[in-house]
Amino acid sequence: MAGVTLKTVAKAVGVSPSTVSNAYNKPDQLSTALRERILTTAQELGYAGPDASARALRSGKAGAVGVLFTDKLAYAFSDPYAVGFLAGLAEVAEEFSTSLLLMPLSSTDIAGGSNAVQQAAIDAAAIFCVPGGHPALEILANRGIPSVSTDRGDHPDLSWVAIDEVEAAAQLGEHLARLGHREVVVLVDNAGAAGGRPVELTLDEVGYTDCELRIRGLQKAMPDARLRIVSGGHNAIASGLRGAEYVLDSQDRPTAIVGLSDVQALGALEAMKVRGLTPGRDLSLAGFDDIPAAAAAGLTTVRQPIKDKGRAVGRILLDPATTERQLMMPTQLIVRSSSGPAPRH
Amino acid sequence: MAGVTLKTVAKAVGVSPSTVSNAYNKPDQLSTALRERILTTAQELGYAGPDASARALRSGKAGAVGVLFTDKLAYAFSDPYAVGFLAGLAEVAEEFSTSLLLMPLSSTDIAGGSNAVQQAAIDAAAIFCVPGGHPALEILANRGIPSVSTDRGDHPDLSWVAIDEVEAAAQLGEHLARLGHREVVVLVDNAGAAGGRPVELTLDEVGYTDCELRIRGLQKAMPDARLRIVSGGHNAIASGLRGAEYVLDSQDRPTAIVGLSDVQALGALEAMKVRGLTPGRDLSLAGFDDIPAAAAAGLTTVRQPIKDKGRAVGRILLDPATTERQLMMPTQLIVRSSSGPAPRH
DNA sequence: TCGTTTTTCTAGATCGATTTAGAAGAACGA
DNA sequence: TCGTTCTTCTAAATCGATCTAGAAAAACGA
Repeated sequence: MAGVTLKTVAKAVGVSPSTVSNAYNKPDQLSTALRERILTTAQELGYAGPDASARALRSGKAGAVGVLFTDKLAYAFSDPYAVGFLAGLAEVAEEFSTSLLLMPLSSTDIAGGSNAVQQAAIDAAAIFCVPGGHPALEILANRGIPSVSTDRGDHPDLSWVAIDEVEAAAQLGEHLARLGHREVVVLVDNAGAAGGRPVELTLDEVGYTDCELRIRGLQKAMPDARLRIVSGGHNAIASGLRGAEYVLDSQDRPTAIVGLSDVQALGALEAMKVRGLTPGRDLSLAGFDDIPAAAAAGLTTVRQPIKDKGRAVGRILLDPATTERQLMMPTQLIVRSSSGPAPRH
Repeated sequence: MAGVTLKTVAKAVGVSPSTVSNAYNKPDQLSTALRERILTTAQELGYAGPDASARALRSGKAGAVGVLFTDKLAYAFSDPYAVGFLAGLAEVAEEFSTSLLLMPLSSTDIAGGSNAVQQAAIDAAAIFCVPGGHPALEILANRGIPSVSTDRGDHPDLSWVAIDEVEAAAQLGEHLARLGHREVVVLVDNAGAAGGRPVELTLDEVGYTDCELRIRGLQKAMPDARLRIVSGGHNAIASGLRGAEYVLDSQDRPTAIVGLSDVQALGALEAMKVRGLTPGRDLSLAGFDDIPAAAAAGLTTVRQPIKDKGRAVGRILLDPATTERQLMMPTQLIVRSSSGPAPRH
């Protein structure tokens, strides 16, 4: 049963291995009759078709694109924003009959050879919100794997599909400033705070480039405001909840909370509800991304075309017709009921 | 730059290729000094570590688990239920430093060798709601790849993690029957109706095993009711919306609509809202899965532990300590405001 | 009919590692 | 001091295909 290879089939049919290979990969290189005969015999022998690894080795094509996520792989699915990206990417991958390889970014043994990014059989990689300088990025670069990032890179030969984080955040900041907010808390994700108690960070301690840029954008637009940075853990509703609890239960309540992602903001929304606070009246709340749930919750947010982002990344990775390798996507401030004038004392 | 292999490094250091290989994979098989020297030289030469495909070929381990989805790959991400499954699976995969390979199920060239399922370099596969008899399943079986399905299989040697679909649906059916509903429309996903107009189906035409079983469960619990089966396309909110529109705008309105997934039901909810119908009063609505949005929408539904399902599948695939290869997960009827007594005429 | 093109098929090298069995030298016990 | 066991390293086979160049046979044109 096992151990049936191209050779076995070739011997059984009485042709060369090359011919059997051609029967599978280049049907027009041999007569229909012979091809038929080969395929039939293969089936009879229980041959399952050319071995994937062997083919990948020899042909140099793995037929898969890798996807690299910020946090733990499982967390990626807790943010509809990340899921939307995947959906867009998957759409293009499907078009090119390419699989998506989601790689865990577990930090163990990055130096040695036994980590997923090192072992992954992929032709290219999409890098989703991975902080620059992460060891996994270096591995990819070393392996010579073409990559596209969702963060704007410094080098001119890097490929990316991004938004103008600073400008997008500034739009939101202007909106809040105009409403009179001077005391603002920003909720960020931070692996360090995961599981533990919420932490207050300085701008330098904010690891992720995009988060940092957004905070800069807010600062730029609201120079008179006091911005505090708080994290309740990784990017998830529960973290936003924890972070907001910490802030709301302290003596030093802000007049506005900005989640750097909608899931963070939705977590904060829950914390407000529990405390009987009405968003937009007692305290303003805003998010980032405009995931579907944001509309339902009446959350003011900055919309970014996430599915298009995924599609664009996919095209750069897979479609040879795509020449533009650095793409700035548009964003849009969506004002809903969760933001309102700062209450006067 | 390119073309640096184990051999190159070996030659440069002046050792055999085996030793270089050991430096990466079996550190205790050589002296620390030599290992150090090899790794340094490798870096200098720009060697990126053992080639993934070659390693996979020789060692017979790909370091990845395949995931097979019902519909188009991109659709998988439109249902939080599927995403929850992925999250659970990813959790376990991460634990075992294994990647997840999402394979598109594009129907093209199933017979030939050039489809993703055939080409995928995977050690095992998770099969999520793929209808039995699908060609891709046969390919996996042929390739001898151990698989676990989310649908209960017939053969005793198949592995699966499932729920008692019939019983789960029967619970919901009883609930509706008790409320006096006799005219029920079931919304199912159906690839055939995708993009086009909603279609009305017979039970035989319902492709997916789990959908069919659920309908049987409903029938069993409400033998006096008239059950109509309608599909607005694949499994997504938009399809539920279309299907419900078709039903609500016809002469023959039911007293209850059951979506065989929550996303279908949420689509129907939108259709009702637009028409000024209050769920639970004017018309009852129920779903399946209990995704997070269901609670927010007040949707009566059947909860299944989807993340646990993903975890369990992952364990069977990856954890050698797991012996139970057929798992029935519990379900629970969650009654919310969307279901109420059938209106009398 | 004969040379030319096209179709059909093959031999052998190669992709880049891992594995097995065993050699050479060092350390060890008596 | 001599045989034995460990440690450290290597030679050669192997994983299972695909590719390149070219041979043999068939079809074609004049």
